[in-house]
Amino acid sequence: MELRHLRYFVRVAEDLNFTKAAAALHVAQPALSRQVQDLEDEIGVDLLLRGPRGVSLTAEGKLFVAEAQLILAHADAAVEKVRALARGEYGTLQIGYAPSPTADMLPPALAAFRKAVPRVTIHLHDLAGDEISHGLRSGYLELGLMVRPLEENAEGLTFETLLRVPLAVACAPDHPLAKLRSVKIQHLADHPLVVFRRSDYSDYHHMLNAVFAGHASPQIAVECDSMSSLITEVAGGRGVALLSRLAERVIGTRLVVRPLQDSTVFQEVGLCRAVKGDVTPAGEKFCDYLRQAANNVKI
Amino acid sequence: MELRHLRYFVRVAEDLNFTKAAAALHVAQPALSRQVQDLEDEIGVDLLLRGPRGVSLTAEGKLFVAEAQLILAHADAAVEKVRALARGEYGTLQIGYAPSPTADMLPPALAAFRKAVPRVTIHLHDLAGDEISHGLRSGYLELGLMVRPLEENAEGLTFETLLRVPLAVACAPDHPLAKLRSVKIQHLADHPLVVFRRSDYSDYHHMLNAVFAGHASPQIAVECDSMSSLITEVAGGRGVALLSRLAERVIGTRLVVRPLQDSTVFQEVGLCRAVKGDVTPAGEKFCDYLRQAANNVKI
DNA sequence: GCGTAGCGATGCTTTTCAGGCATGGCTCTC
DNA sequence: GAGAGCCATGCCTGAAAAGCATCGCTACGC
Repeated sequence: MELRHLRYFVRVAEDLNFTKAAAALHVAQPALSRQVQDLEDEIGVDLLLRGPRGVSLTAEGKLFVAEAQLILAHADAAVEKVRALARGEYGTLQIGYAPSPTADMLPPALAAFRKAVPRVTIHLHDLAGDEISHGLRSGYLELGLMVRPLEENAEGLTFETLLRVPLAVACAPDHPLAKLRSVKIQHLADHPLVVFRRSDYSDYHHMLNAVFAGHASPQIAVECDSMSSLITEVAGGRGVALLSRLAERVIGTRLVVRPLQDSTVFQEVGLCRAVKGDVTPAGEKFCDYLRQAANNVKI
Repeated sequence: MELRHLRYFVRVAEDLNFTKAAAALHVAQPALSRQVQDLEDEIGVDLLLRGPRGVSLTAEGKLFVAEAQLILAHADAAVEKVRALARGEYGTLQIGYAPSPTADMLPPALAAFRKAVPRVTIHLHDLAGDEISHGLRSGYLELGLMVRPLEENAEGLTFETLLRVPLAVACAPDHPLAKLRSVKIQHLADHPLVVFRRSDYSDYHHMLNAVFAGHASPQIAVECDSMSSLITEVAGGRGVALLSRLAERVIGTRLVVRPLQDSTVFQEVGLCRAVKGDVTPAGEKFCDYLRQAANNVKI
């Protein structure tokens, strides 16, 4: 049995007339007759009752038309799905992202992308930088939207910078630094720091080292495993935090954020992907939307 | 695209090796190669990545294998369903029945049938005799299990007797007739009768006329539209009822049932079907089970 | 009541294409 | 560098799908 048999039979069942069906199918009537006969022979069941004024369906025929139509529709849909997948208009994207540095570009990119290609489902995974690197390498994630990973963690990965964000300092509203318009690195050295945990955020510590190069080492008060813990600690007066200036958007009103005045260190936020491990067309398309959104972010 | 393409591609995708797949499919490897290429050309998407040590699936290929497997399974299932329908092992039976006269044979027949062919769904419709006749003629019902319809109502129908049931009289326990072991027609003429409604149960009235032929006309106290109303009226002392002796089984303890002594009239219970209007194999099979069950009914 | 139109089946021929065989090219392994 | 494993290509063959002409049947119309 081939799909041809189903196509032919369905058309005959719809027209209840071999001659008309043959014309519609662009085949000669005898060819159609024989194909339908072959189908009935193969199934071993009469599907049609031939009369001199056309044909009618047997009970088995009625059942089989319905099934055949479903099968044909399913086959068409399957082909369409695969083509849509190849065009980047269908499928599922597994994306790891760092919420804070991407808070300004991700929502508009997502909104525009979902509107343009609604049949692509995006699964966002809120992960620490090192977890994203690992997910990309293992193939579980297709794209990472994150702070540039360290050289030693970037084995097998490529990174494309979307934003270079200057740094800032966050402190509690009643903290002495809150009175300044901007903060110098020198000031920071005088206060305990609340930082991210080294084991999950090695790039953050790398940035920290770069900032304090040539100055006194920072005093680390506590290591946090998430932005919310960090905010809580800083708001509680445990110390101040060194963050990207974009973090201001996700902090809310509990902390005060002041630009870091004299650092040439930037936080690079961008797209990370595995060197091996295909990025699907849908993934590439999403990258376009992210680049677009990054261009519109005002720092 | 034909099912052959799907069968071939699925096998290659499972083996990830053209040579092995070709052997399993009993075709030469070049033939298989070309069919899969044709499939990819038609869809316009690469499904396989050819390497020198075998092949691997692209993302599109992975999606398409899954779809193709579903389509192939669906096609197999469709053929199997149609064959099962032709064997009487699949489908739906619309059956009209008169509950009281069939109460002894229908449940065992149903039980045995459902056990033997679980994929056939039986829809039972509790209807008056004339409604069953109409349903059979209109094609809505496939079989009727009922009292033999009158000649004038049996146009286009055939009837096969399964049971010939003698008649009986039902009355309230405190009714004078309840004291007798059996009732004569003569006695009945002295008491008002509770009967079924003429417009829906014309065969019942025909039977009534036959019983009273040569005797005084019956006094009809009230016409009921269902067995339960009839029981209620008789139990309430409105009159006595002429019923088949099998009705005793469905009456319960609210009425007393006495055989009708001197009547040669029987109630014929059996199978009714439309002269035109196919009875499906499943329907025929169910008829066999009913005949079997009727043989086991003790009157 | 017979001719005719409509419809599907059948016999035969043509054409298409799936399948087979031989072989070539590539790459990884030993 | 030889060989094995794997897939692609070229060419040929055969099966079967398609086309053409025709037949047989039935219902309908004049």
